[in-house]
Amino acid sequence: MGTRAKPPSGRRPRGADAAGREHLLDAAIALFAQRGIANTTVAQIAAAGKVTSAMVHYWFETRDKLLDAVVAERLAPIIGGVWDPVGRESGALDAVRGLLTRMLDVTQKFPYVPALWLREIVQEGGALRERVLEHLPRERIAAFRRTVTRAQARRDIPRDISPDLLFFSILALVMLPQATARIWREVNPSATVDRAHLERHVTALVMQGLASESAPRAAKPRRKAA
Amino acid sequence: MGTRAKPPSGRRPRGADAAGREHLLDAAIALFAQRGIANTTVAQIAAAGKVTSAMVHYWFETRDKLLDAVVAERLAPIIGGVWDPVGRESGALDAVRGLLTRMLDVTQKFPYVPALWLREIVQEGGALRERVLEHLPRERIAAFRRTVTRAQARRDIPRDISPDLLFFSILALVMLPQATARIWREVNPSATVDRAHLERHVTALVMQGLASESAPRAAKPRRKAA
Amino acid sequence: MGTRAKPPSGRRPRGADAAGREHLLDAAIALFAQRGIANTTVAQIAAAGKVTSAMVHYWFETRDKLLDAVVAERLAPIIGGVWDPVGRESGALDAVRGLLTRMLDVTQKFPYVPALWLREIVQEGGALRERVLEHLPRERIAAFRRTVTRAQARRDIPRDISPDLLFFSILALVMLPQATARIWREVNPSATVDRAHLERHVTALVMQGLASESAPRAAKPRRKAA
Amino acid sequence: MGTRAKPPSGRRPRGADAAGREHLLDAAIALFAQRGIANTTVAQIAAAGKVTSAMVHYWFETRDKLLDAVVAERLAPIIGGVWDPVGRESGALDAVRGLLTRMLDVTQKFPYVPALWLREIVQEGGALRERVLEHLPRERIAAFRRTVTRAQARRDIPRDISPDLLFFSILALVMLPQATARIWREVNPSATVDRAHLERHVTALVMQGLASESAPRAAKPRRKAA
DNA sequence: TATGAATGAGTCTTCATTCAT
DNA sequence: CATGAATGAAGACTCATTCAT
Repeated sequence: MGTRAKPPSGRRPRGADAAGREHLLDAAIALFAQRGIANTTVAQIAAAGKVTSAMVHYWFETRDKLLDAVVAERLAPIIGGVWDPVGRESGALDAVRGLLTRMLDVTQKFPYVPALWLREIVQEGGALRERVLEHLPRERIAAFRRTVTRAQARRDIPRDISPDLLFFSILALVMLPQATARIWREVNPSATVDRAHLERHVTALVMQGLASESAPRAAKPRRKAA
Repeated sequence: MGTRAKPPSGRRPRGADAAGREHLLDAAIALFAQRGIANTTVAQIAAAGKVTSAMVHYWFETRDKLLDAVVAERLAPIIGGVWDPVGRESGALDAVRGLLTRMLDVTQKFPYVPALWLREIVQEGGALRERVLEHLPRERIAAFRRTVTRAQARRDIPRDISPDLLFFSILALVMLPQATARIWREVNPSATVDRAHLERHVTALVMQGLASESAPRAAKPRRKAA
Repeated sequence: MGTRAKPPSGRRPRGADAAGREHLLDAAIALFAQRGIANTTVAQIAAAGKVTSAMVHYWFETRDKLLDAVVAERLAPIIGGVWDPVGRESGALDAVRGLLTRMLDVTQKFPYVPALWLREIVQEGGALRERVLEHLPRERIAAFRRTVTRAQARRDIPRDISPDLLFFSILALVMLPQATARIWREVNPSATVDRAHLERHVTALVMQGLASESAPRAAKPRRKAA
Repeated sequence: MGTRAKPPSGRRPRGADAAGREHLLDAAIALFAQRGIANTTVAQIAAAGKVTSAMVHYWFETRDKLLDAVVAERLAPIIGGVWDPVGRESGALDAVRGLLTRMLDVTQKFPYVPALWLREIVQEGGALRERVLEHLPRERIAAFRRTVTRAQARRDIPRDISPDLLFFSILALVMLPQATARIWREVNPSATVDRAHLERHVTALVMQGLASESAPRAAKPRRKAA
């Protein structure tokens, strides 16, 4: 039932009767991805969830705590899903390919992720930034960086590639086209950003881009010669 | 008062000799890039420009027309600078490298560009989107696409690369790390996103990524073999 | 926030059972009649209704839609009440006398009518003008004009009387003294503009004024006899 | 030149060089009559006079003092012109006819008078009300009332006519149709409110309306013969 | 005289939040 | 759980007014 105590304590109901809560969370996330958080009012969320805005406050107490819930209950698990396996992948290229695949999986399963990521997490002043930072698996990220660095030392990966930037580059290549599909189509109506197309393109660019120069036949020498 | 109609003619201040105007425009753009447009009040812009919010309305009449001015007077020239030379570059790789360089130049010279681009142009519902779309050199963009497609036909570029996505990938690789430098540093304090570092990384990734498999020594075969 | 779009659907409160709404409408009309619409702020209306100005927007959404409501829910019925019987009155003098009586009735029952009429409907730029014009029973008005014209043809009414102006003259004689009672009293403190006094004066002026010069026995004697 | 002293003293310039002042006064009055005082901004007046709003303040110091000037320099003389001769007219009917004629003269010569009178003087809360009250020739008005009362005692005028209301009735019949000509035409496009038409109608209504029941033969025929 | 730049106060409007029912 | 009514705190925009030049 949820005790109806005054604000600061837990008036939030728990348990299985909280179906409306999940529903509202979905509605909120969809709107946040679509219109941006600052641009979405509680009333809009309520309307999208077919309730009154008073109900949104009943379930989440505060617009701010609703954002907490979005991160804790939706984004954190997704982030975990992407990074958790990183420790178990040995080779750098395998790790890269794994991240790539899982990111594409995630964005396919939760289409709101790219927009939300771009809008509210990654950018300065993004409304979810602080909240998400706490959930980032910094150790896993550092591990990935170390893996890349080691591969570079072995000349498996070109030395101009920055281990610091690599993950972000992958993120950018996967997320940005999806977060911006609409404008994309407006500029070039024939373009499609379906998963297959995107995966093929990004994989080609990244995996080829990481192909070592020292490996028997590398592209770099040609570029140098030019 | 309320139903008061607008003054018939315009009390709008004249041309470009107005110093305060430019000053306010700068202040506004900086805030827009930092906090997002929806999240920036006229009063904040005014404060940043050391005037009252009434002055912002004096110079720009409307928050909306201020956005017009941002696009027309700041962004449009920048976009032109990036795309204008595209017609004169013959080879696909030259065109790519040219775009890359000019984008890096622009973001170095106008540090607000990456954040603004990401936040307000490229995303759905971005406040400058419609306005910027009118200034996009669609013909140049299409020409670039055709150049890539031709290069692909000649096997100068791997066929998995999508000519539709390529420009956006470059944009993503250049812009996103810069737009998100802060979070970047928070996750990995040792990382730097200075121009040299970024240029080296992105150039390596892209130019190597575009190195043809058919070209005498291509990485692809090796990767396929692996 | 600023560029925030309106909530997609309506949070507008439902039907006519709303008590506060009627209350506010009364408060608004009283102020409009007293101070003029352009000179009445939403906050003043709210204060008169013992609520905050946010509540005025809750009930009416917009200052403008509040004006719509004033016309649709208050003035339109009154106008109907004055004009509806016109079709059923045969003689011109009967019609005139009927209008006169009903106007006096209406202004007695709704004391705000004269001021509102004068201020906001009849004058150029009056805030309710356009809105009220749509509710005017033009056909009834034209019918009245035709009735007068026919009576003139029969010499029942002096030919110098303008059928076009007659209704407006009646309106002026009834409304203006009531709309301006206060200044009236200031100039001549002994003057009263109570209904009996006004009715006697206006009836005398108009009915005698319309008494035909050609008609052997003017209406006056008859009225005297009564 | 006009000394440029601080506000409360006389910074207002005088003399023949003050051409712009008169010009502005005209522009202001025209706007006031057209749009209402509360609805007219200083900037609009300035624009209508082809100057900046700072100039309006230069000439009039304050919006409020501009209203003072409108009354003192434009309306007061007009009021005088209408009432001054009243003392010299002996008979009540002569006095009525005189007022009627002079009012029509005045409204013809200064077309802004009817609207301004209705809007800003006669109505409660009218912006010029207090100011004009000070200029009203109360003694003349009282004298007119006494004349009518005496005529009534002599049975020259019907006893149902109210001496208190008569002047206001005349005012209403002359002013209101002219102040509201526009709406008038909208309701009945064939109606004209030119002076001849109006004068004929109002004179007929009033002079016939005042024709005594006791007087064997109404005034009308006599007037026609004259 | 004349004006461009500047401002403080006020107006409409929106919104998160509360609360009695 | 659920809602209608209510509010205080902003936010965009307007306007009379001032002042240095």
